[in-house]
Amino acid sequence: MSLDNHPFVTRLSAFMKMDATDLKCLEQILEGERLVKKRKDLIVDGFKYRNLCFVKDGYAMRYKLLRNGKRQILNVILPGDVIGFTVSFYDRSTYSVIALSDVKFNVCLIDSYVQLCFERPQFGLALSWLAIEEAAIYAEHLVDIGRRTPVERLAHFLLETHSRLRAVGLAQKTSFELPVSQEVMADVLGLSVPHLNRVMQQLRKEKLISNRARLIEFSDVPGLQTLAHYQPLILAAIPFPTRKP
Amino acid sequence: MSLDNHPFVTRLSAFMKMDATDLKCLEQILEGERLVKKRKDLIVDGFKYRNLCFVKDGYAMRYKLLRNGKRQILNVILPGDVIGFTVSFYDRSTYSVIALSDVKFNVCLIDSYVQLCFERPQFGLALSWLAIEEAAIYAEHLVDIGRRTPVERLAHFLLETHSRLRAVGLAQKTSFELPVSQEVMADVLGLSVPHLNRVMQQLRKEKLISNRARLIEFSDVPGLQTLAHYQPLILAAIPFPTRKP
DNA sequence: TCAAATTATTGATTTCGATTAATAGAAAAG
DNA sequence: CTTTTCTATTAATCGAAATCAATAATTTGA
Repeated sequence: MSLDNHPFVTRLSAFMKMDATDLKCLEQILEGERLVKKRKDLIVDGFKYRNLCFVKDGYAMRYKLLRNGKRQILNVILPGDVIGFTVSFYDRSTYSVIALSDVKFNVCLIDSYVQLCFERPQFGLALSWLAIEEAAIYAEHLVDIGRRTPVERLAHFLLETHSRLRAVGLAQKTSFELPVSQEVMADVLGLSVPHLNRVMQQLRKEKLISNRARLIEFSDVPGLQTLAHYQPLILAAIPFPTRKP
Repeated sequence: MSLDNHPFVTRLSAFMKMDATDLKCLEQILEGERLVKKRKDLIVDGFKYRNLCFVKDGYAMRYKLLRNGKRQILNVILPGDVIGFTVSFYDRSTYSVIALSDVKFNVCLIDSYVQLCFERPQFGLALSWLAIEEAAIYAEHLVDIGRRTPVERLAHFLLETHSRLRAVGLAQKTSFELPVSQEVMADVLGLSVPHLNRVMQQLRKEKLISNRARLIEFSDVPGLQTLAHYQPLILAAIPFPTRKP
């Protein structure tokens, strides 16, 4: 199996230089490509999982369903994302993951990955980085839902999604294909669907975005960023020691 | 400098066995103890930091202030927690950290820690675990604020805080000293102070908790857990390869 | 030990966004 | 191609929690 053009590699390269050996080692622990169809589960709340899924193509979401029927979407999963590391470190999953479109991904056992970390410690740091980025995104999301107004939230979500898609080459400079329905966005942002719809109209009316169908075009990026209190995440240079033989 | 009885070691031991050499290596990269007084900043939004702080004693919080004067508290930092790994991987901090009481901690440079990961790869996995746990806590917090009712939120916060304190030996079986004021709790849970106060009274009225001053006593743990949809996080056993010479 | 500051509690009013419901439009499936 | 199912949009009502405003209780520290 080959990792050429895999969005995960694109994404990870921003964090660390990967040489041919790194790539080969990673390839060796990966199984062939798997496919999960739209609306099928990848992970079910309460069950055990012990592998990492490197998303190659398609969209999914992490969510949690409460007894009262409400759900909170934790985040939208895009190509280049990794599913399963949280679950793998705990006994059971505390949330579910469902495919929003057909999703292609490569799987490896967590045990193999841990083994790899001992052979090539940079992969341990890579995993840390993935988890840290996830935590950072959750933290912003928390601020969104807790204290930002609905318009601010939506603006923030659009900017962040654009930036994440951009990191794997799936967005243009000021436009992108929105990977989700308004129902999903509402549950990401903790709003009702009708209200989300109104807020969307508000952004259009204020000439900050325009959209036909799911193509979003930013008409005023600085305006949007100010409204959303958006601070892009910029990676620091981590000083990797010189490689051992 | 010695790590005996350091709550971080207590906490990390639940994730991985640490032998004498592990401890010694960690001690070697740590500076002596530092102290930050109550209400002083540990990290300021927008600035650079390149070290890890292992909290030995005292409480702090991560928070973000918005232009409109509102703040969202991301989480409360307890003894045994590590501050600064998110910041260290990014160019600048996207949130602030302030001491809620006098805080004692040990510092090491992120560069030294990265170096350590290359010598002893288990420390890379330990960092992954810290970040994964932080992400998992944020995820639950997100569900709290997004979709749980105020009573459920408060119940969840109390259970989680108790469990975290318990992990470092700072709580009794069904009671603990609440490390924060109602104002802080309100900003953790995205509520107003008066409303939080009412919700607190509701928990007392329903005989789920009792409290004098800041001593919380759980009167009905199963009841609280059900109300909060609380699922404790249980660590999986990670299969560390046999140690190299 | 007492004044100042912080924290907790209570009440009255108002507002934002949920809820419910209905319709229009688009996309998928047979 | 057409039926069915999703998705987006609009409107009217209602309720939960914010806001504003005081006051009581507790800590802190001078």
